[in-house]
Amino acid sequence: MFEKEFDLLEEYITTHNLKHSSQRNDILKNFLKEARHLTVEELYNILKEKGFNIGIATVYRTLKLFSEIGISKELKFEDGISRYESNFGISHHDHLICLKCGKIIEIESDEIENLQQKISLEHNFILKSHKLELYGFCKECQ
Amino acid sequence: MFEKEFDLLEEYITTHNLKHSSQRNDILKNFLKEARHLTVEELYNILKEKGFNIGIATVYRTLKLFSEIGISKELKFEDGISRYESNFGISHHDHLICLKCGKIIEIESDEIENLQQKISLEHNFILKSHKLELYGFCKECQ
DNA sequence: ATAATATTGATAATTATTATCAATTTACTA
DNA sequence: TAGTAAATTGATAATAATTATCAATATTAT
Repeated sequence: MFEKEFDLLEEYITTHNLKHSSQRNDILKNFLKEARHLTVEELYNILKEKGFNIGIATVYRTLKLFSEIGISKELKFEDGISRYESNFGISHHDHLICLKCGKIIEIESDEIENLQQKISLEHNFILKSHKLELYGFCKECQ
Repeated sequence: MFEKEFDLLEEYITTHNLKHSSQRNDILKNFLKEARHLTVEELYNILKEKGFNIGIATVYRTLKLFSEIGISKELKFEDGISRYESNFGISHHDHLICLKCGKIIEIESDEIENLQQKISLEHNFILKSHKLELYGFCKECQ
């Protein structure tokens, strides 16, 4: 399970002359198993409950590292707190965020991607990345 | 100059039983005169240079207040720092942000607005607000 | 096994922002 | 116009998420 992600980590460790650590492996496995859009603190608490004794600084460091590698992606919504979602093999998508229950719905739209490209071109802008967040109320919270 | 904004402030003061203050007036006038997308610190420094002795806490408070009134709008880009832009009479728009020089270009697109509505509907989502940021390199920085 | 170096984790530092509170200012009233 | 109640200010303390520091530990190559 999660061979691809562990392979990515392995490759990064090798090419950057890093060393292995059980903490990093435990964090990766549990990060991938858990829900998407986790904050550092949420993942830290999950690990603690499961009996892993990993410092929160290590969780911070490691999720940053995963994002550099491309295993995860860092998201920042309106509250300014970093959230991480598994990224490997996942195509680009945006987010609908419920203002009441906090639920996050992922959406994909080629139309939006194309429009953004078009607008960037119109402004002589080379588009590197973008962020689209729709805030409102989900079906259950209306 | 800026009568509409001062009227809005006046109305808010009256309806909320607040009191007038010269600091608030000075902040409003200078905020409207200056460039868009200012951080609190930037505006605070501008005021200081111009000889106004206004504490930074008051600038924080006042820009928050202006945003509540609708005079300004608070923006948060990737760096997480709050920026404020004049909002009164300005229609909704999104932002292109240069990753090199930090320049911010405002864009307006009905097509994007419509698409967002459509996507929200498809997910039984009642859209309240949204945020679209395009990050890349502007003409000068390519 | 040894040595070199990466990793960890406790905690200090940082940074933007908000809360606190005494002093001041505003605005109403007698 | 003076007195008073309440809002405002500004210096600074508190907060909160994140990053930096650094001694102790773990990993890897020789």
